[in-house]
Order: sequence, then structure tokens, then C-alpha cells
Amino acid sequence: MASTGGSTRTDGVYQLLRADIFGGRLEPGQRLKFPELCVRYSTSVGAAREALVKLAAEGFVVTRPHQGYVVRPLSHEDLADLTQARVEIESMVLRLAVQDGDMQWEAGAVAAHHVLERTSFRKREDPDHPSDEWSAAHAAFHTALLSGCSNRRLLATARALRHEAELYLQWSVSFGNEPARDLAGEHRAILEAVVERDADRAAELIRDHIVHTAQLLISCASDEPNRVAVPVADTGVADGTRL
Amino acid sequence: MASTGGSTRTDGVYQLLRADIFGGRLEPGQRLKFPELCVRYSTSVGAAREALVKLAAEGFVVTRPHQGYVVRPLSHEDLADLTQARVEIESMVLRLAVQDGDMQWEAGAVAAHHVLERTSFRKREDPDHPSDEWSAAHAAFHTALLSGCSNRRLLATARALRHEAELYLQWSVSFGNEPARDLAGEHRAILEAVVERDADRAAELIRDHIVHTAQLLISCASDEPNRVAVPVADTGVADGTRL
DNA sequence: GGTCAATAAAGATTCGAAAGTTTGCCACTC
DNA sequence: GAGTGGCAAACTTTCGAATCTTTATTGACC
Repeated sequence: MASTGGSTRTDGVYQLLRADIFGGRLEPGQRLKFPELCVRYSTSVGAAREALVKLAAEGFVVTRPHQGYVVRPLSHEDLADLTQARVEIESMVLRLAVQDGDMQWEAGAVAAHHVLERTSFRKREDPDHPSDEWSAAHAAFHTALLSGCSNRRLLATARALRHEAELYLQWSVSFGNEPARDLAGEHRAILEAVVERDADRAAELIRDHIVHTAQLLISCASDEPNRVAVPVADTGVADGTRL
Repeated sequence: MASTGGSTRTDGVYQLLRADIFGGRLEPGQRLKFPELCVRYSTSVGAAREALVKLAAEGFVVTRPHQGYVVRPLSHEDLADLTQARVEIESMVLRLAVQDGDMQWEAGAVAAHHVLERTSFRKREDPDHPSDEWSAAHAAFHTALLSGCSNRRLLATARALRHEAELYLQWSVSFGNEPARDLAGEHRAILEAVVERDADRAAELIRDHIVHTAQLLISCASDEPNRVAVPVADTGVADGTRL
């Protein structure tokens, strides 16, 4: 029984699968075979299939007809594209949020930042990766920032891109080994600009924030040569140089 | 047997369903019941289901658990959001295309424009709507313009938004009854700017082009009060004021 | 040894009937 | 007459065996 999840079985499997991908329990490039999936999530082929179709449409897995599904492979090239897209779109959405957002939104951002500031960055048992709690708090903060934007299309687009970027964060080794970086300071500065309703500054700060993070990932990526290049069609999005 | 389509049955149904939605044979707001779908596309529940899951993820149909699938309802509010998103993102992508695109791309744009210019706008039997050929040529022209952008993420985003906008075009009554508008001229101007590699002007022209089209749709939309408001969750994207 | 074809195994896709959920209807009570 | 509860029909969701495609293996032939 897919214990977690929504009100249909398919939804439950979708949630679990997604969580396993984002939690790093399924590696990029890994093949997802139906017999295994059925055992792992105690479900039927049909449900697993629907979950995968949805994940494929969202870009988290890729597929070719009659060749099954694969966790989306990561690549330098894709990270570069993704980063540029986020720089442009997230800064635009944040700008709109600062313009449109009401006090409720502002309060939400302050609250999310409060939590983030007090959540410890490093995993206790594995100090190379950020802790799950920190990742969640970080995502929540950024989501809260963007959510002031009243254009649902742009908001949805920005969120989708951000989600995909979280995959790269999850799989980066030694994220945060860069001692020079003041992550907390960057977050605080963004929040300040937001509260002061300075749209231009907020947009500028988040651009830098995104670019910095991406550069960090790229710079330390060569440590781990286990990501495989899997050329794939369908979404037409991945094409694998190595991470 | 799903005669048209890809190499799997699901894909075939997906293509047909999508074509029926974009071809106006399925109305926005219309419920899609499995028994009917199975007859219409001579297929099984499973295949229809997967096709709908994919369409739902792309935003062309909406769903709530245990309440089936519905062709995405159109609304003024959504059109406004969509237009703003397209103005910002398509202009950005076109700018990048002008910067990055090679001569092959340029040639493709010229070719697509050549076809568009020579395709008649009005349907013979129903002069209120643009002809299918013109719609196809129009979409092809815009696709060709954007395709010079080397960032696959941004390109995919822009295309997805453009696709959704085509639904609104399909369902607008009297599109093109506005006599004042020189659609062909706008297209020609855009192409000129592209060929001259004037990124700023191209971006500006396409912004105007998108806004003009949207205004036209809004201004003549009240003619047809058959679009129903169906509040829906899942994609969180539609919420229906009327078109 | 290397190439190719036939065969076997593994896995993806498809189907339609069984189970579960929602919705509309009707009788009954207040 | 309005509101409530239960029943039946319609529809959605789920399942797993049957079918079909791809991939790996084996053996014959050049």
C-alpha cells in the first residue's frame, strides 16, 4: 500500500517516486523497471506507469517508446541552461511579487526566513550534503518569496524551474565547502529588499544568488564522475555531457 | 485502432486527443468520460488514461481525483496571465535567438514566413475562424523564429506557453474581424528585424504582436457566452471567470 | 577471429473486467 | 414545503495476466 500520498493510488506512487528522486535514493540515469517499481511501492504496473508519465511530462524522468523510463540524467550543459532560465524568470517573478504582493505574502516570507535562519545547514551524519531539513526550509523560503506574484502562469513556470534545480543541489558533492560564501547573508539581504519593497534590488540580489549557487555546483562537480551520459529523446531536454 | 500517431497506442491516443482539443472538436470545459473516449478512439481505458495524465501535466486538460478529466476551461483572467507571461518570455527567447541563431535558423525563419505569407487567412466555409492551414503556418513561423535560441529550457518554456495560447485563438470568435490590423505587416516587420539581427527591435515587435492579438481576443470575446467556469485543482492553473 | 541470424529472456505495453467513489434521485420525516 | 438519508446508476480507479518489442545469448558460417 503506497502509504504516503494523495487520494488515489497513482498519486501516492507519484509522490513516493518523486520523493525518492529528490531525496537522492534514485540516481540520475538509473533505469526504472516496472517489476522493481511494483515491488518497491507495492503497486500495479498501471499505477506506476501513470506516475511515470506525469513525471516524464514534468521532466524528472525521460523515456523512449518501448525502452522504459530513466531518472533524468544531469549534465553541465543542462545546468547552464537551467541557470540562465532561472536567472531571467525568477528575477522577473520576484520583481512582480514585490510589486503585487500583499502584507500576508510579506509576512509569509519573513516567517519562512525565520525558520531557514534557525535550521542547521549540514547533515550530521554526512556533512557533505545539506540536511534534509535545511533543503526543505530553503525551498520553502524561495517558494514563499515568489508566491507574491499574482500571475499564475509565471509563478508556475518559475516554480517548475526551481524544482528542477533542486535536483542538481541534491546531487552536488561538497555543496557548501566553499568557505567564502555567506549564504545566510544573501538570504537576509534578499528579504530586506523585499520588505523595503525595492523590486530592482531584490531582483538583482536573487540573480546573484542563483548564479553563485550554480557556479559553486559547476566548480566542484568534477569530483564525482559517476553520472552517465544517456542521450534521450521525448522531452528533448537532456543531452549528456557529464556532470 | 488509433490510426494516426506515434509508436505506442498511448501516444496515438494522446495525439488524436490533442488534435481534437486544438482543432476545436472538443470544447473547453467539456467533460471527457472514459466510456466515450474508448469508443471515440477505439482504445482501452488504460491508454486513454495515460494520454490524459500527460495532457493534464501539460495543462490542456484538468482533473480532480475521482472526478475525471475536463478540457481546460478558458477564462479572461488566465488569458491575461498567459499574455503577460508570453510577452516577457517570448521576447526574451527571440532576443536570444537573434543573438545565437546561425544562418540555418535564419533561413528557416525566412522559409516559414514565405509559406505564411502565401497561405490564405480565412476558412472558406467558416470565415469567422482562421483556416487550419493558416493556423499551422502561423504556428510554424513563430516556432521557427524562437528555435534559434540555444537555451533548451527557455525554448521549451516559450513553446509551451505559445501552445496554450493557440487554444485561445482557436476558440475566439471573429478573430480577424478587426479591419484595422495589418497582421501580415507585423510578421514581415518581425522577420526584417530578425534578418537584420536587430535583437532589440525584434523583441519589441513581438511584444506588440502578442499584446495586440490578446487585446483583439478580449475585445470580441463577449460574443460567445458558452464557456463555463469550472474551478479546478491539480495544476492549480485554471480558475474560471468567463471568457 | 569476426559477422550474422535465430532463439531465448527480459521487460514494456495493452486490455478489460472487478472494485471503489461520486452523483443524482426518490421516498421519508419534520 | 424543506431538509435528510439511503439507494441505484454512472463513472473513475485499480489490477494483473496476455501480448508485443527490445535486448542479450548462442551457434553457424565466412
